[in-house]
Amino acid sequence: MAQGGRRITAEQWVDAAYARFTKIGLDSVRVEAVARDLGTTKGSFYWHHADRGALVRAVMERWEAEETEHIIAAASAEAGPRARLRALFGTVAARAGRRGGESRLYLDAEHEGVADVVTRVTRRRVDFVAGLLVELGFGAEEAERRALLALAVVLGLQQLERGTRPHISFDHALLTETAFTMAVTPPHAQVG
Amino acid sequence: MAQGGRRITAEQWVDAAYARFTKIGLDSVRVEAVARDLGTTKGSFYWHHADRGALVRAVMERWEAEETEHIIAAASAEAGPRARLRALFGTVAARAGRRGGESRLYLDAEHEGVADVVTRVTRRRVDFVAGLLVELGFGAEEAERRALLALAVVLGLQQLERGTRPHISFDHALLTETAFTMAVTPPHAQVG
DNA sequence: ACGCCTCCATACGGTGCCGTATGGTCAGGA
DNA sequence: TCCTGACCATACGGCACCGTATGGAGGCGT
Repeated sequence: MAQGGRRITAEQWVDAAYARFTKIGLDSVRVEAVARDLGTTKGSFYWHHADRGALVRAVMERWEAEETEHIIAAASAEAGPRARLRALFGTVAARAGRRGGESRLYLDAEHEGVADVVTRVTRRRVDFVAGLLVELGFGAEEAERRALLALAVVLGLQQLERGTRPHISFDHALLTETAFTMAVTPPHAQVG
Repeated sequence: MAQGGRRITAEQWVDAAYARFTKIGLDSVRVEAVARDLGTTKGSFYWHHADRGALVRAVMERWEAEETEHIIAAASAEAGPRARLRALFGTVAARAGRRGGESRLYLDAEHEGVADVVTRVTRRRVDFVAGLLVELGFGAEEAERRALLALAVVLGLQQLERGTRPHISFDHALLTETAFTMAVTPPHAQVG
C-alpha cells in the first residue's frame, strides 16, 4: 500500500491507521493489519509507538482536528445563518461516503477509551448548529434539541444505508433538502 | 445465569443469545460466551445447533417477530393518525433502553449475513410511519423521506448517547416532543 | 574500514474465538 | 439389569490478534 523505502516514520503509521479508520472503523485499526497495509511488520510499530492504544488516540486526535476544521470551512464560505446552515447540510451530505468510520465510532468510543474526544467533537458540532438556529430565531434550548436531532439524522441515515439491501431508496439530495426544511421550520401550522 | 437442570434445549440457547443481542449487540452472541451464560459448554451447543450462523439467524428471526409486533401494538392502541404517530414516538422513546443491541445492528448486518432481515424490518417501519404521515396529508414521497429521517433519528440518538460522556443533555421526553413536532409540521412559514 | 545506533523481521507466549472429535454420563426401554 | 442413544464436557487444531524478546541489516560518523 505505501511501500517506499524500508524505513517508516511514526506518522506514516498514523496515516495508514487513519485510512483504515475512515474507511472501515476504529475497530479495524489493528497493529498487524496496519502493518500489512504498510508492507512491514509490527516490529516496526512497537519501535515507533507504545501500543495499540497510542495509535488509536493519535487517530482520534487527527479526526478531531480535521472534522473541526471542516465544520468551520463549511460555514465561513457563506453569509447569513440560513445560507451557512444549508451549506453545512450540503457538505455533510456530500462527504457522507468519506465518513464510513464515523458510523461505528460512537459505539466503539467507550470500549476504545476515546469517549472524551468523541464528546468534544459532538459538543462542538451541536453548538455550531444550535448557534445558527438561534440566529434564525429559535430559543436556545429548542435550538440545541434540533441540532442534536440533526446530528442524529446524519449518523442514523448512514447506518440505515449501510445495513440495508436495496429496496429502500436513499436520495441524499432530497433527504438533505427535507431535513433542512424540517430543521428550519418553526412549530406553527401543524396538521392533523 | 440460567443454570437449572443440566439439560438444555435448543430454544434456551436462542433465549440466552437473544439476551446478549438486546443488551450488547449481535457481535456479542458468541458460542462460548453464551455457553458461559448458560453455565454449560459449547459441546451442548453444537449438538443442538449447526453453527454460530444458525444461532445468529434464530436471534434475528425472533427480533423481526418481536419488533414488528411492538410497532403494531404501539399503533393499534390509539385512534387517528396523529395520536397513533405520537404513541409510536413515545413507545419508541420509552423502549430505547431495551434496544441496546439494535444500535450496532445496522453496522453488523452485512458482516453477519443478516442484511435481508434488517431490511425487511426497516421497510416495515418506514412504511408504517410513512402511512401515518400520508394520512396526515403529506405526499407519498415526502412521507417516505420523513419516515426515513425519523428512523434515522432514533438510531442516531441512541449512539450519540452511548458514545458520549456527560456534558451533553439528553432529555428524551423533550427530544421526542421536538422530533414529533418537526415530523408533522408541513414546510410552510419558514424563518430566515 | 569499523563500530554503533537506529530501525525492522521473526519467533514466541498469551488470549479469545470457531468448529470437530471423542469419550463419558444418565435415563428409559427391552 | 443391561444397553442404547440423547446429551454434554473436554481436548484439540486452527486462526487472528496483542505485546515482548532477540537478533540481524544498514546508514552514519569517525
